[in-house]
Amino acid sequence: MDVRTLCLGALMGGEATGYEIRKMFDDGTFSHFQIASLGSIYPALTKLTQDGMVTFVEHEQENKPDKKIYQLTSEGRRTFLRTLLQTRPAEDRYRSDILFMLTFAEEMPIELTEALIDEFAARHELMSMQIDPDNPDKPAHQKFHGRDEDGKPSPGCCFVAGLGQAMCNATVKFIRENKQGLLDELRNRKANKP
Amino acid sequence: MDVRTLCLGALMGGEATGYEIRKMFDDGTFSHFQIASLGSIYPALTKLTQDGMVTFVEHEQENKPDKKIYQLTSEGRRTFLRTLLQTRPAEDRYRSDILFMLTFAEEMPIELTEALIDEFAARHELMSMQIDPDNPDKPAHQKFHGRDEDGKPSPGCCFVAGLGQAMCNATVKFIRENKQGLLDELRNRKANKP
DNA sequence: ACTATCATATATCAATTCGATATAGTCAAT
DNA sequence: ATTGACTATATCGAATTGATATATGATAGT
Repeated sequence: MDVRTLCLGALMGGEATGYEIRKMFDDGTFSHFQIASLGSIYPALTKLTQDGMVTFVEHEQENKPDKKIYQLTSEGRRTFLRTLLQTRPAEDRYRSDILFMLTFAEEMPIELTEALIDEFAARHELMSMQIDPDNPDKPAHQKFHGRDEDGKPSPGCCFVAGLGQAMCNATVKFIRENKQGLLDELRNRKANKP
Repeated sequence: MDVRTLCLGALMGGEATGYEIRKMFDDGTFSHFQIASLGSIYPALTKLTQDGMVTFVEHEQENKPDKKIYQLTSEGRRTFLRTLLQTRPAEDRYRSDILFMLTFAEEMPIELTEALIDEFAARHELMSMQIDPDNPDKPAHQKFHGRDEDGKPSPGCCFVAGLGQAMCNATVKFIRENKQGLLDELRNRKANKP
């Protein structure tokens, strides 16, 4: 899925600026399973405007930079829904430097191994909290998407959020249960083979 | 982590061709947490050769294309280990078209929603089996990496593999427990609001 | 018997995307 | 005072993907 399609999807939840769309992918609704950088979002919005998929209104703000508030056109909405029906989803891709590095735990000082594991766990604990769509502590920009008139998140969003939390929690649990065993084994090997 | 570093890491487990390195990221040891395509691996190996990090021997094969078998130089090995110590790992990035699409479940036919969920579960079940480093059914190219003299996978590899399996299993479990609930709710909503 | 398709193997390249940087103002903190 | 963080848009070089080309053998379907 290209960034243009991701932007259309982001705007399905209502109007937003390019900056706010980035936040949805960085902090917000989509953050645990999609990525899009500013360097791709702004050109995508320009292209979508040219193609009549979105329109924008320019808002001058006092003491702040101007805003361009983007909105789906009916054609943009139709195009996105058609894409949903026709797209064969690409394979999931998960990329983790930490796990790659941990693969070489035997070649590293044990303190580094432990630090990497702790960081991995901490990141997933944080993410698990961030994902919760009903978490009241979250800033507004994390709440853009997929809510109905009552402000409740859509069933699809809840399902995906729950799935993300389950994955994070499983990660944290596995580390809690297996970290010490790994460190002990690494220490043993170092003692026996110097 | 750039593809050059990933290639050095792949060659830590022994000599390999570019094609075999791709398989490690596609099918093999690294497949569930790193990605590298042929279009980036071959140029990376060329660059690494120029920089003295790897060397290769050309093998002519009867009735098959020639092979270039790459091997780490001692400088390549040193460089990789230094990189391990000095690199701040980037944030993990997970990208899933299916989860993005499922976010819009309310806008799709229920059959599509169910098909997407089933595919997601099937992919994760498959991956969970593929990850197992002791699975005897796996083809040779999935066994390249991180084994000691006895052929046992390294502790780091086992830990990372176990973590990957835990994530996959949690995903499958969540779907088993929550899929029907989502479909029921979607059907209810469709019945009430046409 | 014919025809796909897949697997091995390397290589190239256009299109996409990332990541860093530039600009610019507000606000809070040290 | 000045450093860093947040809002906001925009651009661009560098890295990477994904598709394609080339060559051959094996396997499987019709």
